[in-house]
Amino acid sequence: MPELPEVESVLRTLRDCPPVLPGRMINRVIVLSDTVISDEHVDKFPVELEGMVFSSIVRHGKYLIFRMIRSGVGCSESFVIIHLRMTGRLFLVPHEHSVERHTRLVLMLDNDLALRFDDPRKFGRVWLVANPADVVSGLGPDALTVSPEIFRTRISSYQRQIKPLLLDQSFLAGIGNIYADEILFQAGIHPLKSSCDLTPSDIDRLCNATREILTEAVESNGANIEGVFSKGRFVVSVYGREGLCCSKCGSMIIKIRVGQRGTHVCPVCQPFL
DNA sequence: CACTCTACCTGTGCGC
DNA sequence: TGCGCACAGGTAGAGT
Repeated sequence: MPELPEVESVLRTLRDCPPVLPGRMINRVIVLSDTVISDEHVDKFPVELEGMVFSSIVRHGKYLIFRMIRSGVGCSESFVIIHLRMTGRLFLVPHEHSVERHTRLVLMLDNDLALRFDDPRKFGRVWLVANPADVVSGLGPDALTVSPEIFRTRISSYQRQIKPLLLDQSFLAGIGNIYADEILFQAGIHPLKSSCDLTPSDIDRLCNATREILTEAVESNGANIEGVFSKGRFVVSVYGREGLCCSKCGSMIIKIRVGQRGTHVCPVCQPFL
C-alpha cells in the first residue's frame, strides 16, 4: 500500500535511477482503462499529452506531480498528477513490455521505454491539469517536511481522535494506515485518544515520531510487510502483528477498529487512560 | 464540526 | 476441490 515513503521511493527511482524520466518526450498515450483518468474528457487526455516532455517531478503527500513542457513557441506547461491509492504501481519498461493484465495507462516515450501505470483495483487516478492546485490544494503540509511549529499549531486546532486525524490528508498529507499505527506506537499514544487531550509532551513525541518513522522509511525505500508491500526494508513494529509480542515490552499486540480502520496497538506502551 | 457509512475494485484467505 | 464471503486499504461524498 503506497504511502508517503513508498511514493517517495517511486519518485526517486523515476528521477534519479537511469534511465531517468526527466527529459523524455511522450510519443504516444495508451489509455486502457478510462476510469483511471480523472477527467470526463478522456478523449482529450492523449491528444494533450502527446509531444510533451517530462521536466521535473515532485511529491506532495501521496501525490506525484510531473511538470510537463511542450517545447517550441510559447513553451506551455502543464502537470500530470498521479495517485497510486491502494494498489497502483508506476515504472519504466521497454516498449515491448508495455501492457500486462492490470496495465491501465501507458505513456510511450522517445527512447524505446514506456512509463507504465498498473493497478489491479483501479483505485489509482491520473490528472492532467494546468495548475497542480486544482488537485492538491485541499492537502495539509507534507508529513515528511512539516516543521514542529506548524505541527503543534495545526494539531491544536482540532478536537478529534488522534488516529483518524493523522489519516486526514487535509491535516497532514502522506500518512496512511500502516504508518499511522507505527507513528502512534513509537510515540506511545493510544489511537483513540482525543487530540485535545494530548499533553505538550505527547505532541512533541508525536511530532518527533512522525518525522523519525517517515524519514527512516524513506531511507529504507519503503516498508517491508509480508504479502503486502515487500520492496523496501522498513520493518514494522505493530502493523499486522496482532497476537505477537511488542518489541518494547513483550506484551501482546492487539487489533482494534478505529474509524473503521484496522488498528494495531500495544496496550501497555500505548495506554488509553 | 465530528463521526459514520458507502462506494469504488479485486486478490487473498478463511470457513464450510 | 470449490464455493461464498469478509476483508484489506485511500478517498470522496452523503448522511447522522
